[in-house]
Amino acid sequence: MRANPAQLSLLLEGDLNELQLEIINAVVRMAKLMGLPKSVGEIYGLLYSSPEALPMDRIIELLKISLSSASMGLKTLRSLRAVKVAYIPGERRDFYTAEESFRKIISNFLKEEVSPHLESGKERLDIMSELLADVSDEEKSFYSSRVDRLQQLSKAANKLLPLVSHIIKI
Amino acid sequence: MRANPAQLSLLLEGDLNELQLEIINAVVRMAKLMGLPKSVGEIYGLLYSSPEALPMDRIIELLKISLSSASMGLKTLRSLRAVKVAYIPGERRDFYTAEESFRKIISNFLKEEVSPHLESGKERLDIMSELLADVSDEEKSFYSSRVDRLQQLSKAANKLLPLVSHIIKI
DNA sequence: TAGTTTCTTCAATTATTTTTGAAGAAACTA
DNA sequence: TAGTTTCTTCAAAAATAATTGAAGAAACTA
Repeated sequence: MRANPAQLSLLLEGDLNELQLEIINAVVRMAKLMGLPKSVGEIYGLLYSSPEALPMDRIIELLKISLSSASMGLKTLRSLRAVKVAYIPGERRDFYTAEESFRKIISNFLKEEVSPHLESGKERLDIMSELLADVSDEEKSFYSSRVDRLQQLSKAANKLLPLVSHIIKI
Repeated sequence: MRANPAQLSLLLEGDLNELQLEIINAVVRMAKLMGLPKSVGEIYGLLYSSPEALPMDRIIELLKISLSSASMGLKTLRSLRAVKVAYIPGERRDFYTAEESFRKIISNFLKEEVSPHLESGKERLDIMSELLADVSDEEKSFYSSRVDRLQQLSKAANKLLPLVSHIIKI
């Protein structure tokens, strides 16, 4: 349902407009899909849907979240380089804008949140190869094929990661 | 650390061997990455690392999980077609084996767990396009470009899904 | 330097998800 | 048909993750 004119003028006084709410909602869902908390999605969504840079107290006000949520959420977003800090003369507060390149954000996410898992997976596969030596002859071929398949999966995952960034052209 | 001979003989009496434990561990991590509960990863990992089909009571015994966890975990795995039910003459219980094709499992997972999100995302993008009409002229170009980028991201995601299955050759 | 603003950190609360126990349904068996 | 085995379901308990409040650090300001 659309906002009527009376609601709209209210919204313009400082709250979020309907389109912003819709964008934030969409971003929250994507964040969830990536295993990120709702608050992180909300903050990025808000910044992404804001024409001007916002300080933390404004984020708190607009999203109705606590100061600590905002601070921790922004910390996560900074670590993913999903937000940029704007310089505003005569301002003490940090003002944030959204990094608009999804490709950058997602490739940072993959590098920092996914790759480490794949790396430790490779180490585990090496351990499995060693353990194959202890397996009895009649079971050897079964276990070898299992470990082999896991290794192929690991390689496929490693090929996939750069492709993901490559396919996102924005 | 490797099991010493005394431990090994114990393991052979009916417990899991070290290689199986390692495989289960690896699968549990992958499952987590896909947002699946630990028990689901454990059950698939056990079946994947078992040379013969296993009934539910054996799964419970080996993994030390409750009957209901096992039942629900197998339900999830069946819905992803990640397990197959073996027919064993004269057996009342269902015996399970792991679907060994990761490509099949992952493509089912994407179809059932990821695609619906992308579809509902498309609908939300349509709503955003409509809401653009309500935006004032000076803000129109900003919001248009934001919605446009989200649309491009949605398209990229839709291109990516089939690629994922394609790159996993096993 | 004392006070203010802005922000961070972390223990405690709250919310969410996973696992379990218990009740019972379905299918077989004596 | 009464009893047994096998399995499912779902409310309750346990575990895990997210959010908050409170304490205080850092950087500025009068």
